[in-house]
Amino acid sequence: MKNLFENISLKNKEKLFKIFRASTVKFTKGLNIIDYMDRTNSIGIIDSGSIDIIQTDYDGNETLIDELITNDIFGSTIYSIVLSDECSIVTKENTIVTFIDYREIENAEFIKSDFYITFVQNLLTIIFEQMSLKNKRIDILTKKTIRNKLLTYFKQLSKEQGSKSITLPFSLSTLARYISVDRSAMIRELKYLKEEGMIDQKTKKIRLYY
Amino acid sequence: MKNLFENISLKNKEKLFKIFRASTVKFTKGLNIIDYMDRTNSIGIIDSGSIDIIQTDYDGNETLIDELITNDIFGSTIYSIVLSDECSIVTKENTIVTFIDYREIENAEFIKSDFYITFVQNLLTIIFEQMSLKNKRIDILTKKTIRNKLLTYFKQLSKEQGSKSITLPFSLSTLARYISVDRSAMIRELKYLKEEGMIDQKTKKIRLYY
DNA sequence: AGTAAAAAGTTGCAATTGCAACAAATGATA
DNA sequence: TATCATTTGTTGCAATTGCAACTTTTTACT
Repeated sequence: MKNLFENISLKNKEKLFKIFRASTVKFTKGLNIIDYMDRTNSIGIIDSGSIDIIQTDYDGNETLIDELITNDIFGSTIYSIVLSDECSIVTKENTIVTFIDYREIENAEFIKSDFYITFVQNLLTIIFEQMSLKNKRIDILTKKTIRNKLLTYFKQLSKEQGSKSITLPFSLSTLARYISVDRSAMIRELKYLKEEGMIDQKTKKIRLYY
Repeated sequence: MKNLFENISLKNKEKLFKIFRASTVKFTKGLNIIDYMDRTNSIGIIDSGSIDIIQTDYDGNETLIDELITNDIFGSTIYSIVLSDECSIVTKENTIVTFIDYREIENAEFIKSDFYITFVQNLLTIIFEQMSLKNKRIDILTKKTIRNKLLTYFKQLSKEQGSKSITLPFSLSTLARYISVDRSAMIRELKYLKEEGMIDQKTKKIRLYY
């Protein structure tokens, strides 16, 4: 995963910070950082730590919209409508975030300097990666049964990890939230898949037989 | 919706076409254009027309992964795993697509010319918009009932159109595919919502009472 | 205007799922 | 190592959903 300031010297990084009115903020665990953000024009880059984007609807149901980790970016430009009042951005551990003012990306003054161009290209690369992640998740979410959601996810992981023996990058509970199904129903479905000999599974270790 | 070549003269557009080894291709309706693409390094921009990205899994089920219209961009960089063998990219009408070679984005030769910078900024803007669209769809897909999926979608539209009276941008059949539920079950749920006085609906015209 | 194709709408029924309420196992921490 | 918290796993049951097989309505085209 590329870093936003890859191939940029510390000196030029500082210049970019000035251009984009950037600030780096440390948050403790369990904070809703939405109040710290300029809702309209800033994007945040996670330097370290992790964040949940959670939506709470009228009947109090909480939906995990996104889980972000180091180098992920977020912000109203990207989440637009989603990042509305009912939304909270909660740190899952101590987390460091850099905020930049997106409007300055069209700032004319530094536009031809090497470090600026490198920066924009880094940003582009990161966004492409993010897009790819979103598409993979949509690929899963559009499947109509828990079984097909799981199989689709396992196939993705298998391709990424280059093996039929895969390791989940997070807990089963988190997986259930990621594919947006009831956790107990998901574990039941895993049981069926095991019984049918489609997979072997013990907590995070899964072997595919199909 | 911003155009990829916004604020770029025809002359410079031609230069960009050379840099990115771009080609503009006209497709007739109902074609699977995946064979026309360099799968690894090109991205396509729809100049006019529309496209479905459809995945067919082992049991022959077709899933609508994405529906693209004018100015949308697509490509393996963005869809990665999704754009695999089981995937087809089908034109829904006569469609014109411009393909560019993504690798050339790091081409050093023209990197400091104004039109190149404008181009990269335009690309960035378009990708941000696409990201926003993806996030909105994920927001819907993560809801667990058809009812909540519909209400979430209506809320998004209402915000966009700035009114409680909204017009669907596509048919109910397409909506069902977009929110990835069975069409008849969706129409049944619409009926319930009408009976409970939550909405008025007649084909594409919907009024929200909540 | 006539016809073919697409979209909208209906309904019964079986399968899938979410929910609730547990128990057991694992992990973290003082 | 005792204790608390988190995660995993189980099951019954009601609610939701998908599927199939229709009819009716709307739209597109010659």
